Amino acid sequence: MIEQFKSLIKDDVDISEENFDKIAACFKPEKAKRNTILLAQGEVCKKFYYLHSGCARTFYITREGQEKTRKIMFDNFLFTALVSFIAQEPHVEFIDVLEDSELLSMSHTDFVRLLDEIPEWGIFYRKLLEKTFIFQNKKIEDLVTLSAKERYDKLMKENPHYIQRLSNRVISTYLDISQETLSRLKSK
Amino acid sequence: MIEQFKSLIKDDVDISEENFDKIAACFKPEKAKRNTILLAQGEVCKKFYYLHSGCARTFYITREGQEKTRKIMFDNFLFTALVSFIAQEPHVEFIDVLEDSELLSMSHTDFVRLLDEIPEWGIFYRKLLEKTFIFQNKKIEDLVTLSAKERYDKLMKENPHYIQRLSNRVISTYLDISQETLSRLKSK
DNA sequence: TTTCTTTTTTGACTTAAGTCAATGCACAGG
DNA sequence: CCTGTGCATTGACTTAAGTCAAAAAAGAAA
Repeated sequence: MIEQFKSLIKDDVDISEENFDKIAACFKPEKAKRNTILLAQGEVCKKFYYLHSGCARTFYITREGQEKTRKIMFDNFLFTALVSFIAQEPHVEFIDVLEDSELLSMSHTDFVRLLDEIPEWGIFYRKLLEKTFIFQNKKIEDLVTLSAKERYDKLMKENPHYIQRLSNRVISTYLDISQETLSRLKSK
Repeated sequence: MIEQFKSLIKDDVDISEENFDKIAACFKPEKAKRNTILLAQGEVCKKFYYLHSGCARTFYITREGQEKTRKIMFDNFLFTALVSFIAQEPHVEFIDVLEDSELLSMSHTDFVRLLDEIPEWGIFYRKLLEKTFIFQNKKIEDLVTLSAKERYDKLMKENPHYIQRLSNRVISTYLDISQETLSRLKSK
């Protein structure tokens, strides 16, 4: 598990074994069952996660009670509820687990301490933020330029595993399409 | 001009005069007239800008020929066409100037050199990325949860200067509302 | 297995917002 | 001071996608 995590880090930054070990030491293993909530709306997100295997997502619920999924994470991925994590304040976002998952988690305290102590960790985080920005930018572009059908087709083409592994309902909240419309689109 | 820029930096990081001067030395003054294009679609963005006074925006044009404004910048603000700037590859985004403006600009080469040489610059950039993330997150939330009217009202309430300083047309591309619909909303 | 809950599908209807088109307005450049 | 190009408004019509409701199917639990 830690080996896979190491290569994720080393893809982005050049880091000594010693410093990597310091980072790894801050992560504690966690298991979470399908449908568990890791972070509820209004709580402060105090953890930074590495998802080793399984599947999780961040989402929020609108005033009208609709779920909107911001991001879906699969195996070998780093994530947190970033808005709340950055400010250490409550935010609207939930995190829940969609498949039985194995995780590593680091406390916010350790996270900021590592930023001070290990420059490579800061660089790694910076690159992660850059990637996240690019991802979000694409998401906005898609919302604004594509029709519901086009968004679905694009997901189907670029990330078919989303459609294989997730329920229709979760996909519809991710693409910002109603469940009924998605169901109709699929049969076209 | 440089003083105002300095306080923008110092709000986020603790930095020595010496190091600040190294950063400031990389910025070259530039003037740009209203309606100038700083970066055209498909070009690589090689500059990181400080907008001292005036107004600029980043936007792109869809296949159907519609303008979509990603971000509007006013006085005392740092910006670039981030997707292209990060990867140093062409991207769909334009930058144009909406009011006669005074800018400082730094080359991408200097930008990455400063990241290596001055850790505070890295920290500053990281915090900028965090803020950008939060901004984008709000933008997605608004697109997905609010009606056209609600988005307009929110802008009116939270950033009335947008409405005062910008044309109807630019605001409509920013809020992702057609010009006609925006015109109708205003008279309600 | 049977039962219960959660998804998915299908149908009928509504609606927010877009498109197309025409007119009026305003200000930037000669 | 004109005058044209782009900007704003208004009207008539269209449409993509949502809502509500009910039935069918699929998982989960017992």
